[in-house]
Amino acid sequence: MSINTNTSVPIYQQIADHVRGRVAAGIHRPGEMLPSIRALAIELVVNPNTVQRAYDELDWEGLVELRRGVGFVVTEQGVRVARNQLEQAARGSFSQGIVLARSANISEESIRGIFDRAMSDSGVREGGGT
Amino acid sequence: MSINTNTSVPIYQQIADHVRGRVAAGIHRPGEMLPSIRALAIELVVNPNTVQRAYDELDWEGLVELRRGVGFVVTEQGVRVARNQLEQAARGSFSQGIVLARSANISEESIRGIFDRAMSDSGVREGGGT
Amino acid sequence: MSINTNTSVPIYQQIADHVRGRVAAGIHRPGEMLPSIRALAIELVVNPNTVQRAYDELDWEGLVELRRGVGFVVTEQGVRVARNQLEQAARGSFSQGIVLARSANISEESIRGIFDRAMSDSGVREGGGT
Amino acid sequence: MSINTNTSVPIYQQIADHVRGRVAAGIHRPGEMLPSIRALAIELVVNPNTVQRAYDELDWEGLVELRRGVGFVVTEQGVRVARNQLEQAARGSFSQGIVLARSANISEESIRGIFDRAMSDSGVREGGGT
DNA sequence: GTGGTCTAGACCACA
DNA sequence: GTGGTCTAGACCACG
Repeated sequence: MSINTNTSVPIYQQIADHVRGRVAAGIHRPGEMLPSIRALAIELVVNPNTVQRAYDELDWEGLVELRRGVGFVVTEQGVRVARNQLEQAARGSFSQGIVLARSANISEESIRGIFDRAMSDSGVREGGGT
Repeated sequence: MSINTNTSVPIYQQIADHVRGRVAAGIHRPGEMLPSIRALAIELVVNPNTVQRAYDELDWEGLVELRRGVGFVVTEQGVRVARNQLEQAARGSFSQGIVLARSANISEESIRGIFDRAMSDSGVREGGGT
Repeated sequence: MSINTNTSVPIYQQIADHVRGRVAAGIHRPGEMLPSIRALAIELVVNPNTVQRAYDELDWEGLVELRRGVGFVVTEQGVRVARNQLEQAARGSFSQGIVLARSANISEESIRGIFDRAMSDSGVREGGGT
Repeated sequence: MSINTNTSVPIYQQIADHVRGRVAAGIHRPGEMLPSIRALAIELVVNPNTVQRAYDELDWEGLVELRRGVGFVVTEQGVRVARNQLEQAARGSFSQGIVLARSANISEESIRGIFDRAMSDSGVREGGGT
């Protein structure tokens, strides 16, 4: 994972979203421990406080829980919670985009066209190159 | 129009987006003047500085221009600019939502389903457009 | 208000509890603004970050909300929320004490005696002195 | 007994409180030996260091004493000490709850009501005691 | 080893 | 003026 410091999205949010994605995708399973705050802070080259804030958020949401002397572990409900949150977030972004487009009187067809282009663009993965 | 002070979207951006929409939709036509800063500030119950910042942004984008002794008037290119801006913004929102959904390993089909629901929920207002 | 740095209760918790009490008691009414983070930090001689964390907690709980450019204001539901929280917290403390006492096989009457003494002691207010 | 790893109460304290209760209730009598550190650690599925810390605390309090080659045995004064400790702890919890309730301007009557509910909810186990 | 709290101080966005 | 974020670094409690 890599942090983007040129966006307005706070770093702790990027981290939280990243973990949500990994939990929702089954990379971190219930009962498993997340990377320790310090380890992740070193890996991402950010301050431990920043990682902690991200983990705190996931804790409040019930996605993970703190096990004393161990660390943060994914809860049973974590996968469901993560999936829901990401779906809701995605839906919120879509709605926001639709409102913007509609305010310009862009037709439904054109809106779908914009969405389709976004879909195919995001589907591109790097394939190598020089 | 109404301002939402409880969202994370800055007020000045809400105003700017609103004006972009009206220009793109042909409510404000090239050569026509926008509501004066003071008038709009009073109507929206916001600080004039905030309206100023919104208008400044539209000015930088070339959507409107300041005509001395008159006020901000829509430029010739304004409609096109407004449309572009909103389309790009919509596209950005879509991309952001897609990234979130993909991070959770949500299938393309499901993503389209989420989008479709957002489309129908937002409701159709007028026909026309592109 | 005064901060007690000799307890295990975090400073931000003390601050949050203090505000909860003031809201529940009607000192801060719905729609009214809390002391600004910086002002309170200076008054209590703590770091602004610490006050912010307290306010954040109250925000998550729905007791206050952030109004852009203004500050944190008490919500409509704030009074009810604060009262509920404090009542629940009090009840939790009572339950904890009861469990401890019962584990020692202390009779119900004796437990009530302990409680009564705590009640009368807490009722004492300073009355002057040299 | 069962350890709760999700509470803010340290495990070593849960263990110490448990032993205090058993001594105060006469389950462990003066001169009798406590379960060995290793045995209790295995039974509770915790680190032996944690049990050690609990026993140390009881030792400092004079509730038990380490007899070389034997283990921790309850002292003569142990019952009295245990009872005192638990009573003080209970009293502390009560005071804390009362402070919280008073800060919300909850009437003395209501506070007693909250306490009564906590009492009845906690249920009566055995008779006897003081 | 794990996380929790706090400080000092900086920089930014918004109204 | 308001709050939001982040860093560097310290100290503590727990297991």
